[in-house]
Amino acid sequence: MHTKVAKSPTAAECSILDAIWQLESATVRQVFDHLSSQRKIGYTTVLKFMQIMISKELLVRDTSVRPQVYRVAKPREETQQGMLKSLIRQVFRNSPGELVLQALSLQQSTPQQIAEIRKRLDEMESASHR
Amino acid sequence: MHTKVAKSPTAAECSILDAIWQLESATVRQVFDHLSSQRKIGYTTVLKFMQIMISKELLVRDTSVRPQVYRVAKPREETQQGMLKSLIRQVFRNSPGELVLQALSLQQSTPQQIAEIRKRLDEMESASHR
DNA sequence: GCCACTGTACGAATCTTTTCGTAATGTCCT
DNA sequence: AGGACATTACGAAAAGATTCGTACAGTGGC
Repeated sequence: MHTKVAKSPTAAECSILDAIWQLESATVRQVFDHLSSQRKIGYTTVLKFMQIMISKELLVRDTSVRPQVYRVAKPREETQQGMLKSLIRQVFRNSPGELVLQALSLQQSTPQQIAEIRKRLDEMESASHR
Repeated sequence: MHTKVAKSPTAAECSILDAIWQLESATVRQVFDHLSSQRKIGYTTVLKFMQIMISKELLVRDTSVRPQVYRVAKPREETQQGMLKSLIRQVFRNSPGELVLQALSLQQSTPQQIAEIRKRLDEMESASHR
């Protein structure tokens, strides 16, 4: 009795999640405007995706206001980590460390992020020592 | 003229890549045996995928031997990094550092890998200092 | 209350991915 | 050479993702 292995959202769904992550909460029109600035897409296409995502429980909405306001059903980090888990299982032999090393070799992290990564590593090690 | 942004392989294609990554090179039957141990799947299904992957240039094969021997068209790391780039663009606001931090919070890396990650961070910093 | 306009629901077309049956071809043993 | 068995090609069904047209419903101004 568990929600088997969560499947990652599709590409279109990701683009909508990304929009709502930025807007915190959003109407269909807001998401449409956001996506329109990136690529050609129809208003009802966006609406349809968002309705599908309601049925998949990726989004929730408030139907008591007009226009309806949508929010993500799970926190961003949880979704991101779910997708990472999928990817790690699928193509990184179940080794998060492998993925991290490959990601680092993309060479695009800022010094701040590098510092933060170090800090995280320290925390992980001190946690495992006790 | 170039192959715009490379699309990531599908889930089924990933499972085949994973098999061939482990086997170095493989016949359809070897890949079939490998995948069969993980889930129910038909022999010709695997064959069909591998043929499709030939046409997508994800795989290459030697048709002069029998049975034909398949290999990946690109090194594993390149494919992995391509997929990471997609994911980073799609759901990590184009920030590899964000992805790394999320991956680290999955808490499953070995001490060896943590050490290696540190080493990689050092290399990155010393490279940027000159 | 009516009309124009915005928003929502629905259904269907199209495209991609996944799956496999069937037919054709090749290999090897006797 | 013939037949059994393995391998490969082909085609098409089924399932899923993407896209949008059209029709229906709600809202605000006059």
